[in-house]
Amino acid sequence: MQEHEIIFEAFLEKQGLKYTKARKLILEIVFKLHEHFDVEYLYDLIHQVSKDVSRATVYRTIPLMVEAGLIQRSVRSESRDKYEHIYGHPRHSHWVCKNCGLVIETDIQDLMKLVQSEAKTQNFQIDEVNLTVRGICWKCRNNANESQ
Amino acid sequence: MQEHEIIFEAFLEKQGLKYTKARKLILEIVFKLHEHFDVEYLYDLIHQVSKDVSRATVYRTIPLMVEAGLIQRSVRSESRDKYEHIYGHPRHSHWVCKNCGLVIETDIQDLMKLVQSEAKTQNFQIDEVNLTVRGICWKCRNNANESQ
DNA sequence: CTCTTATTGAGAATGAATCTCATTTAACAG
DNA sequence: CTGTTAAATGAGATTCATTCTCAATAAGAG
Ligand SMILES: [Mn+2]
Ligand SMILES: [Mn+2]
Ligand SMILES: [Zn+2]
Ligand SMILES: [Zn+2]
Repeated sequence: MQEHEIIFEAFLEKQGLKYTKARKLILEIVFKLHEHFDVEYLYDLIHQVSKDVSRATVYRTIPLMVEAGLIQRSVRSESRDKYEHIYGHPRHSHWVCKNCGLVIETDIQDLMKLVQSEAKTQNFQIDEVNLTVRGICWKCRNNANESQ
Repeated sequence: MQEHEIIFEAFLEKQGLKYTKARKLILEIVFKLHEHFDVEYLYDLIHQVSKDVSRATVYRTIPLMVEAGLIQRSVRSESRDKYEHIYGHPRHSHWVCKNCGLVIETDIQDLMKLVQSEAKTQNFQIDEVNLTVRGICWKCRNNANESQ
């Protein structure tokens, strides 16, 4: 049994919830992914494996995985919420290109120090840190320059 | 004529768009506000002053003000997008309490230095920086402790 | 004024996310 | 096993913020 399964099962147990077939499968597929994903994309993947899991159950399972600390809401794009692993993945920032949609990720070790010291002075319990920068990536900047 | 009007009018001009009655009124009401606002809230305020501005026009004017650098999308809450001034307001982070909904804002001077140096190495043009921290505020933490 | 193009209001359409409810399943005690 | 109880589920309806359509109007240049 993999780490994330142990964590999820323990979480469910503690909440008096059941580690069902559907939840097992959803978790499994989520942890095979290594990109940002939205619910529709996830549902399609799951549906390829089993027709027995409904969209509603996928939607219902996501907040459970979030609460369990396994995934988090990431960049929202094309009007859909997107998610990504946090368990086993270093915290990072997102740099979104408004022009081509590219998403770059960078480490936020240094940032976290600032955030944590601020949290201390405010006595704020941090659950989730989200740094998103929007603008134009180097490629699109170059293209823009060339075409002048 | 106020700064933000000058900026908006110049922006529209440059885009070949017109500084109409409706846009004037929307801008005016937006800059009387000094809180985070969503479209519905803004529309209600506008509607009190004039019945002649439709919801559609409010929705259409917001991205124009964003593009003009006057406002930006802020924290999303209760499923609605929220906005806030950026013109004349220092950049700041948002600390959202998951329990009571409180939003605290803090300065991000130090953070911006990090972000800007990262942008330099990536050759990324920054349009918008969003730092949001979610968790539990000091008040809710105290309440939780007391009730044990 | 006349023309051209942008703008507008009203309401329809879209679509992600949530909800409802009848049915099924998990878990557990006997 | 069997019966009991509460949680979970699928299918589809519903919600509701946002976007779109389109006919009518306004702005602005000449
Ligand atoms: Mn990421
Ligand atoms: Mn703010
Ligand atoms: Zn790009
Ligand atoms: Zn709070």
